[in-house]
Amino acid sequence: MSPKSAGAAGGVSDPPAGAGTSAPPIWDIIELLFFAYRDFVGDPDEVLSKLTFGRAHHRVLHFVNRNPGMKVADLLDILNITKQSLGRVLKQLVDQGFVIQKEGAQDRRQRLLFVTPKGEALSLKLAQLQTVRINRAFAELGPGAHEAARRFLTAMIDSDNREGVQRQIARADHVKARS
Amino acid sequence: MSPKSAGAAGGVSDPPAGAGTSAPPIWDIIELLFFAYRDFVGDPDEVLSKLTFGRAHHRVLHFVNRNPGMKVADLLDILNITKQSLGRVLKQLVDQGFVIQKEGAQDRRQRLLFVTPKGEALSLKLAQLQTVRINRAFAELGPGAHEAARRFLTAMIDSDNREGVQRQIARADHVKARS
DNA sequence: TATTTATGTCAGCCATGTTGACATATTTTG
DNA sequence: CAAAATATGTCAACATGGCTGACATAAATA
Repeated sequence: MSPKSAGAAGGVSDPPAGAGTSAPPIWDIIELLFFAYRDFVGDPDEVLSKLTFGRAHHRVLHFVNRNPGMKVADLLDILNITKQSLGRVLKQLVDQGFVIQKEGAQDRRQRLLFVTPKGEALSLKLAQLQTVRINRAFAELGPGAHEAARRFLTAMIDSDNREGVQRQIARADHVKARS
Repeated sequence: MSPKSAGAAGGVSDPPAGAGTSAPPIWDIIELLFFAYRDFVGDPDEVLSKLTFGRAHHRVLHFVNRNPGMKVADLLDILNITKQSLGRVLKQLVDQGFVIQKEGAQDRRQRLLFVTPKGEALSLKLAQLQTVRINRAFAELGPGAHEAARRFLTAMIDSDNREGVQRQIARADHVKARS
């Protein structure tokens, strides 16, 4: 796990011992992630801009669609932004009929979030644009590509968040599958 | 934009090209990409914020470091932003001694971009943060993980850009390996 | 009853993207 | 050579979506 090639035969380019030895940068993955993510979010961006929406709206709509009835606080945790930032885009989505808020049944302070049919349709449309790209990639790569991608991306997530993310994905799949 | 890929890559279960059928969204990859990319850029963000720099500075510094002597126009193409946006962050990087501009030898209108030693050090530091994450993932996934990730990410890039990206990565590797 | 919690809102700031217009130096072309 | 095209820079104005801080309200909880 920690291949410290320290001490051995002092090569010309040994880093200073105290500074902690570093593996050489993995430039190809760093750059491929940049370009892949850029294209990946680029498809939805085009559709969204026609509605005068941005990526922020997309993220909110996506997670509300995937987690019907979620609390505002949960959404803030996932998006990792402030309630003021969320409030701005959420208000627009509500005003334009993509999302609705319902008072919590047990805790009436909560405003549980749901997509409207209109909101679900938009969320689905955007997800399908991205799915076209993903499926194109999987088709090129052959069988096992989906599993390999899932494992790679999961391993790239902070280990603290990983379980939560996996649980969230599993739960959302369950909910959508029943609907 | 009309990227109707009519079975170019031999996908067995391609849906009909017409408007009707769509493959179900691949929710897990969509969400894993979101979280993986978020954590991936999160590490550098922390370091950058202490220098009152942002992601925009990171991108500029990264590509200049990887492509010493590149033209401003080339950088604009890669980043896909306007020269005004670039100008702002580039000026800060130049003023603070991370990047220098040299008049082109053949074409004296050009301002070729280079990182200073200070700039290279910062670029390397940021890349190493990301490399730690990537190597941790590869270590978890076992042999072949690097190749699999490279293939997946490459396949996710717009096919028009793919060659250019690969050429750029190869060229930059060559340059850095010689330095 | 007092406090904490869930949410919303106002006001303002910052970073980074945009468009449009224009300036300057240099190269290329007719 | 004069004219046009090119590479770059700059000024001004604006939009989006982050942020902080302060404060308000309703409902749950101690």
